[in-house]
Amino acid sequence: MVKSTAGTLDRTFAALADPTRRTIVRALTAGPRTVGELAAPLPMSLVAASKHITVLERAGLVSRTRAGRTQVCRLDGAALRDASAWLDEYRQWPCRPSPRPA
Amino acid sequence: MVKSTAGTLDRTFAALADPTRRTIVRALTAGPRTVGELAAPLPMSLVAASKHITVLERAGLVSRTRAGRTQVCRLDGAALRDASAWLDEYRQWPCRPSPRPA
DNA sequence: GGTACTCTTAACCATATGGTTTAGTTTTCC
DNA sequence: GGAAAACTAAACCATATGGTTAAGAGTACC
Repeated sequence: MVKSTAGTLDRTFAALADPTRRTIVRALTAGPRTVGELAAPLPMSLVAASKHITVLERAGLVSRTRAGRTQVCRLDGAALRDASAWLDEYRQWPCRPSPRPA
Repeated sequence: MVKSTAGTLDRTFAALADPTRRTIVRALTAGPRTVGELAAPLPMSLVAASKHITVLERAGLVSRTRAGRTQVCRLDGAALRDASAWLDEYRQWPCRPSPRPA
């Protein structure tokens, strides 16, 4: 089960490694947004924002669907939970901070 | 508090985006290991493995200390917990899977 | 002191990333 | 049908990433 998400974890963590993309993810927790709405507050061109969304989409974090002449983005929590599950194995970790401290 | 870890989150997620580095992190949960021990099972040169460890170190995930002529690596759970905490805000997210499903 | 061991640094290469501007595509509206 | 809106695609550029080999530095051992 962990194995099946190996390549996906690569893309998920890589997607989350950029602050712009984390901002987009956070914005989408408030509900679906168009590409333009997501791009507006970002300090870059619409083209750059669209490419960030593509990265999030390929990581399975976001899905895009047409709505008239706009493109609506929605957050998909599954990949986020996979990444969270991987990290969870380390949350309770440093029960043994260091074998021999000095 | 989240702000202070912004640049750190970049490096943490970027570090975890590589399967080799996740393998190293996992190996270190069993206890401290030398660079050579970590590199041995990896399908790459020692130099490449060392560079991966440097990435983990700059992300604050791993610390390195000399022990004779070897270099011992230890896992540091703090950065992992920061990343986990960020993701945690999204674990309980899709309470609202989609405003209008169709 | 010299040799071998462990690891890092330096130089290099191919590909990916993150941004740009320009051009095209699709849909809406008059 | 023509113009504007909302994007996407293409081409380009600078820098980062992930690997290599070759060389250097620090430590241990005889």
